[in-house]
Amino acid sequence: MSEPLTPAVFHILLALSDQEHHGYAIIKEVSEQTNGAIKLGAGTLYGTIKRLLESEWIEESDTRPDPSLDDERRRYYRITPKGHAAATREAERLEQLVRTSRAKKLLPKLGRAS
Amino acid sequence: MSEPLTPAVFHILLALSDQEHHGYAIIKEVSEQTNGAIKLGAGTLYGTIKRLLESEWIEESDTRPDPSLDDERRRYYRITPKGHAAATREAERLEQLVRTSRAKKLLPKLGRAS
DNA sequence: TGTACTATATCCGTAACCGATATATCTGTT
DNA sequence: AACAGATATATCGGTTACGGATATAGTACA
Repeated sequence: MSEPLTPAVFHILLALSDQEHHGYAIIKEVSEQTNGAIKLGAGTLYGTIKRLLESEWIEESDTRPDPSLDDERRRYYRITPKGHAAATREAERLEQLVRTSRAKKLLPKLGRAS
Repeated sequence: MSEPLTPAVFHILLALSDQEHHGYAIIKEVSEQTNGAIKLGAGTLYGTIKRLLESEWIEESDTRPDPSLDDERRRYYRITPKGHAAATREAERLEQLVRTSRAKKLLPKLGRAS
């Protein structure tokens, strides 16, 4: 797992950064978060999850939600401090890129807090 | 050439967005622009340039700089309107990602114009 | 003359992507 | 109860992208 992160890796970490999710929910969350622009394929998702587990950026979670809402097939994942740190570094890198894009006038100067 | 863009593609377009450059200069510009974090390999650079030419996002430029500063081996490239549009779309996508990162507290709220 | 750097180009092993496929469970409908 | 369709995980395989290694040669300077 090297940096810069691939879009798939970053989107998964971003989805997990504030709550636990199972795999399939990540696909939907990423799709919503990007207005349908990014659609993770199943191969990308489960392959990436496997690599993220190996590098200990995420871990499987034992806690199950309300059993009445549960589905036993689901496997829930949680981001680790290591993964959170990597996501933060990547977010900072993107922020720097956006700043450069503004300097080069690919993006307009920002007004009040966007 | 599909979207989202690979980091290599975006960095090259970004480097060319406000001035013409020859290949080797792009490697150095990207390295400086990212404080040495991104070092494009030669294979990545020239392979990506070839694809960018094919999709007409960049084109080779005939104009040569001051001959006293020139090096005849150099091949200069210029971004096309099509390439500029693609870079803008990508910059907007990154901006949206940064916004999401802020909402999820991976990045701090921004103060006055950063 | 030598040598370190600049510059382009290709090769090739590795990694990542992602659609297709397989399998199975869950949910809602008739 | 039966069925359909959505949900969920997992693997396979073709394709693309990455990037270090290598090759070749011009440039700058002592």
